[in-house]
Amino acid sequence: MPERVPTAKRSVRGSRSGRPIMALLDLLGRRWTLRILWELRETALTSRALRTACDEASPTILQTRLTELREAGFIELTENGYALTGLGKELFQTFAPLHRFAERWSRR
Amino acid sequence: MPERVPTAKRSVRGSRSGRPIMALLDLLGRRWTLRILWELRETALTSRALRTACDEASPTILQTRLTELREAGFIELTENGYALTGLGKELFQTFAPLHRFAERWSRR
DNA sequence: CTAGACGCTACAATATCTGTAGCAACACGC
DNA sequence: GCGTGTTGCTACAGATATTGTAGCGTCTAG
Repeated sequence: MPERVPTAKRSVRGSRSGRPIMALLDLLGRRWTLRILWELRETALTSRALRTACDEASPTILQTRLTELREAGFIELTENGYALTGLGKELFQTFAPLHRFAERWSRR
Repeated sequence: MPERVPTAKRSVRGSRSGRPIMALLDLLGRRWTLRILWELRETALTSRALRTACDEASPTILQTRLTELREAGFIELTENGYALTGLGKELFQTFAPLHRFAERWSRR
């Protein structure tokens, strides 16, 4: 597992600045991360359901992302499957407007 | 160049749904994409300056991302270098609150 | 014409991701 | 007990994406 999990405090792959925003952009910029947060936006999903929701993404990478997101404190494993934490919900809300933007984008 | 550029209308790598939000999440979830938009948030940058701003990211991938972002209509090449288009500015604003969130995240 | 910066590309080495298969643990009805 | 199904998660080889270094052709300024 050569990939480092970004933390708000530690410096990060592709950024020696250690600024929290860079750590966050790095984490969110990894494949499937945004998608996972998106799919969990309103309901908890089991790892298998999440896999289905994400167009059958490979379980290997999904698992990697889930671990990263857990360590970042954005999701947690509950009895109903994976769910956004309070922090995760906050994060989602900061880019929820993306949905409306995407619709406008598609009409340009 | 085996990588497909997501479009709002066409289906996308990792998503056969063709929903605009998926195309957008796919594009934004590629390495350096978020970072590039972030670095261009307030000022245009030449490709070399952008490279420096992005911790010396490889010119190959930077160029690939710049092309994708141009085709998506989020940035353009002006006489001052690369700059966000109107659409790009809109996009940036939808996740600008991320900055404040990252600060809070770092204090948890 | 030299020197520098520009946008951009080639290419091999490396890191990351995919796809398929399968594990151990637990719950269910029987 | 036994089989059947689900859970979260892992192994591993092959495909893809990214890195790092070098350098192209063009333009502008000295």
